[in-house]
Amino acid sequence: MIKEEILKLVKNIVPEDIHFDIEFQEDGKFGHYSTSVAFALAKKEKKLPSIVAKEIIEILQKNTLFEKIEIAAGGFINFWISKDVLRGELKNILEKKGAYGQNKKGSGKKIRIEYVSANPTGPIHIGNARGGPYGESLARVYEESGYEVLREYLHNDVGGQIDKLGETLWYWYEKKLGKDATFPEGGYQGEYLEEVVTAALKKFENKENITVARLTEFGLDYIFENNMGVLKRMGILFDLIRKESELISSGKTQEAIDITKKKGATKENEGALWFSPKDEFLEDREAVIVKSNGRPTYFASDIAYHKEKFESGYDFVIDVFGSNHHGHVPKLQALTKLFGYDSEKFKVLLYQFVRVKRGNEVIKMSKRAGTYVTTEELLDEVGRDNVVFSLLSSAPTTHIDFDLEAVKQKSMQNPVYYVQYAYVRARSIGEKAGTFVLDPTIDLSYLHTNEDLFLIRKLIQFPEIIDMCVSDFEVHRLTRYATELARAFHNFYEKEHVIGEKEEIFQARIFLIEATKIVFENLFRVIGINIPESM
RNA sequence: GCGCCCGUGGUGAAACGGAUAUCACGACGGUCUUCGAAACCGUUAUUGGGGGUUCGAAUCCCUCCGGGCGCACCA
Repeated sequence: MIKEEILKLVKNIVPEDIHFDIEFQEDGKFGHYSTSVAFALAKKEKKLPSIVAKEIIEILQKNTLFEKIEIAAGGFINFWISKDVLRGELKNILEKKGAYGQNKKGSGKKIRIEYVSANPTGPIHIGNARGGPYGESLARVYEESGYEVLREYLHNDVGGQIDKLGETLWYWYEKKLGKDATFPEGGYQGEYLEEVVTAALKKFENKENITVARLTEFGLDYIFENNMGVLKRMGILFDLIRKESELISSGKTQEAIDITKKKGATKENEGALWFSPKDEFLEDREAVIVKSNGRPTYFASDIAYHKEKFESGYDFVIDVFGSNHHGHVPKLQALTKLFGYDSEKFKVLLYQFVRVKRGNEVIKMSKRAGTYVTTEELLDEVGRDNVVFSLLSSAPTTHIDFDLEAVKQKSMQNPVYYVQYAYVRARSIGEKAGTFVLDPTIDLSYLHTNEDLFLIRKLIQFPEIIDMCVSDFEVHRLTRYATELARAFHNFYEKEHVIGEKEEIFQARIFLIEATKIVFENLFRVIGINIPESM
């Protein structure tokens, strides 16, 4: 990674407490990379930034990594990388192939990431679907960095919501048998649960002998399997499904309650047991863990679950939740204290719910009211790549308004096609070129035009992007980068030729084409979209 | 009422406190007798208002306005 090399070189010069970064420059006029380190250092040393920059440059100038270093705008340091270094990196891509972009920073470390964890009372809707591609690409990015990743999902299969699910299913069941039935208060609206009952009736032989419990169990499994199927369509597979019912039946929930109590983090009030830790995470916000009727709440199981996460020997624990859970976050953070886990190593990442519109009308995403747009519907309508790429295109804190009609209409203009088309174009050149041998000792100095060199610069940025995602979880950078890389390639394609050029240029360019294909393939894999052969 | 998040071209978004705010869509005007025109090249903004901190603010602080989401013996 060139960026990292520059960073190291500069770090050797400036004091440790100076914080700075090396920035990739899209537009070459401020160099290939730049830094504003001189401003920070100048402040500390009470000198002029331009003087400080000059001192830094004098030390770096001899380094063969650079072709040129300049001071600009009173203190920015702009680096131009030697062309041979850039070309050398290109060879690196061909050498590493599928492993290009990976690094070993997380080698030997383990991380567990929980995401989606949708309630099993209905299909996954677009509102919470965002957590899928987000959590998944985060997992992939960590894998690229050498971490061992556990993808986990909490199946909330007990509690009041499940009772309501059962009641609603029972209503449909009785109705289908021709009995008089009234829709349960607070039951789940919509036709979906009727479909579940239809499926249940197909399965059960003795239709008269069905109990609420059996129906509920069937419904839970049915909905869960369907949801897993939808996630799988988006390329998401979990390593661990933790069922809340198992946490309870194994005694882990009770054990967690006992320990919490013993540690003095509870209090009793009106017959219920409350979580009430005394630390900076929680001022006056408390939560019930055992109801006055003796039943543990969801939070009791969540304590057990997080205890398990914290004590499992993992180096990092990440939860990806919808922002509607943000009130829950301080309580979870308090658990790190309780179980002696480094709070720096536990991160709750929140994403804003996707709001859906039909024209000007906002569709409220409610399972209870049955008013939601399912992820499956969207996948059917516009396809996986489109859905994944779109959901991953904006920062998780952005409030996305999804206009369903517009999305359907615009699906063919989604940037994902722009990106995939670039890859297909590269591929097609490779195919047209027929058989050729890639010689690793090839002379790449024939790659010298602006388009050649910019494409190389963009390609070798890939490992840097991966590295950045790991450090700040901003995986939407990946789709952004994909669009930029595609543009670099399309520009190259318009202005330069491969086939028909004289042999030396052809050899060098076909090398560049192969490198482009490799980076796109690796990138698509990390984003979680298809690697198309043609379009 | 209290807390969390957001406000950037006509639209949807991007931008570790950095330089002339970046893309896509839409609109208008150009580019195919050579590797796929699903592409390329032009034109289209004083980052919701007002203060402050800083050499430098879309970004940090205060305040106002507008929007989303939480504040249960639900999960």
